[in-house]
Amino acid sequence: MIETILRKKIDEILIDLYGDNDYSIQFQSTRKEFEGDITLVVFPFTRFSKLSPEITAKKIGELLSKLDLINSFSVIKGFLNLVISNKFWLSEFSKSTFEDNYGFVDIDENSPNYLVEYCSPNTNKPIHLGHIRNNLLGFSLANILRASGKNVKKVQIINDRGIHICKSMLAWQEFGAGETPKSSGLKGDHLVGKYYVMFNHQYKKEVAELIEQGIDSKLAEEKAPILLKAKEMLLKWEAKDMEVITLWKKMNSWVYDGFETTYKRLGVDFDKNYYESETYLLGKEVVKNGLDSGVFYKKEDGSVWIDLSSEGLDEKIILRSDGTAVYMTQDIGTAIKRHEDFNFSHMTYTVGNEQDYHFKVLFLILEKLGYSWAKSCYHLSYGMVDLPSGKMKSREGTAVDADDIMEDMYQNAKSIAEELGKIDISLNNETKELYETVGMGALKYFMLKVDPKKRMLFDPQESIDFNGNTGPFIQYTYARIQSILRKNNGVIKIDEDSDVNYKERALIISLLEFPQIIQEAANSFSPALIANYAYEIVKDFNSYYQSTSILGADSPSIISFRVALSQQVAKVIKSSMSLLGINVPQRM
RNA sequence: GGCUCUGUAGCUUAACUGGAUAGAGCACCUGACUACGGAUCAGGAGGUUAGGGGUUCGAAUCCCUUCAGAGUCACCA
Repeated sequence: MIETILRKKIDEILIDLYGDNDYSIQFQSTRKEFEGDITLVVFPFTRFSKLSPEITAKKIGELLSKLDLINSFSVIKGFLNLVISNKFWLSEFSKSTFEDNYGFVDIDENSPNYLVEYCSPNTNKPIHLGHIRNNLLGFSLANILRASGKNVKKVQIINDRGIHICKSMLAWQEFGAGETPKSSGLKGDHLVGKYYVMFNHQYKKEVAELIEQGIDSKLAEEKAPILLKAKEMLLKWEAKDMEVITLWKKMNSWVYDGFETTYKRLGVDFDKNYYESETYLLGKEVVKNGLDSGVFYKKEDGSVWIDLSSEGLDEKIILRSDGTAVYMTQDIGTAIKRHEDFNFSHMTYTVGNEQDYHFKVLFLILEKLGYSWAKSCYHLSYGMVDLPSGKMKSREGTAVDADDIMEDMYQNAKSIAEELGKIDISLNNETKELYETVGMGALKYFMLKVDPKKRMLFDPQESIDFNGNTGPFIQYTYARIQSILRKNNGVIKIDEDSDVNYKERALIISLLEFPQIIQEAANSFSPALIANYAYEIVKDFNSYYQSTSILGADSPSIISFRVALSQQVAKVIKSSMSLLGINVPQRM
């Protein structure tokens, strides 16, 4: 690539001029308002040259311009703007972008193993809006890591046990009258979620009644009959009571069926599922070892703790006084199990930022226990998804359901297309698929273009808007290029001496950046970089398209070049979108 | 209260990790269609990067401080 070539050359020049030093050579793409393709930042060298930035830059520029690939240079303050020859760009363009899987690094058995955890739902309620962000981030990150040359496995941990699961089970038992997904026509996870909400209504009612009888509110919250029953059920579950286990299995299977449907529509999948019911005991043994080695300590009541105050954190419980596992115990066990299973060199947890503290502690504990790979665990933390209507609470059943959101997006895509009279008659029965592609594209792009760290606002009304920095805008550009390619009947080939205008140069340069963008996105665990890259190149292409006739160009060789350029732009759009888990339509 | 994260145009956001005059989109205003697909393009207006101080050739970015919002500090997960 151009940067590596230049870097080497500039290093030689600097050593020649100012002696052997470790120079920090930094490039940036030249700003639009100046002439040039790539810019060298000269300020860092002035402490060696003892000259003004301008003079230093000029000196380096003069030496560099002896190279064939440099056409000319200009100096503005401490910035050395270099104009690269057309020939170089064209040859790079025709050489690399036509490769299969352009920008993607091949994987073999020596590629490092990366594990990505995402989603990790509870089995007492459906997947909601927050999970959508989680799923999209995790799935997309896995794609990006794979494209950057890592051997990636996708996993989730399913929280299938605990008091919250018993709550929906109990409510179903009490009020369900044998209702099933089949008999009710409800999706399994929705059915179970309904009873979870029902439990909380009943619980609140009972608490209110107790308070009315003159019982202290705190006590009432503890003594509500239905809660006591749920606790009893949990004990039975842990004692492997047949009846409870059977019910548990039955209701979980409903939920899994429901999840499967949702995952499918979202377009995500997993290589391996871990179940909390299977892993929650795993950490206990580790705790024993940790006690022996003095990492943990035991309190008088028998509970086990770790003291992290020297790290600026608190004391944290590892095991309850009754010997049962807590969240942390289970996560320690799961992490170790995963390392045994996959021998990963890196593991990413895609989990909301309300658990920042938990993961800080988890990684620290693993490190203290002597697991060297703890250092390569990473918490991909993301902010909450807000709605214009306010906060969602799943206990009260006000959570925005993932299935509903997806259906809304489909309907939005449909109504917009109909409104615009955009229904292509040739599509016929493919229109449904198209609405799905566009609706899901809008949703996914909207969620992934934002920096994960940031809390975001998802406005379903606003997402109807298909203008601007959106998925459909990108999809439209892709479809339009496909139309050109269908109409073109000439051969696609590139003459390296042909003339290119500045918009074409810009597109070629952007295309050549693609492999590097993938690496950057992988290194910073950020799908947003891919999204923004795709948008930039689409914007540039639309501007080019508007100003330049492609199929109507003067000569066959120019047509050929322009079609080739369009084709490669389309290819990179498609690749970028696929990294985000978004499909692109041939027509729309 | 301790710790962590966030704060950029009315709104949604970007900034190559310390680089040039802080880029875009929506909304608003002005233009461009007998079209290689107008779900487009060209342009205008809109900013004390929450406030203040510091570090240096140079700060949205690093440090200190104040303010605002969120999260967390559970024998819940």
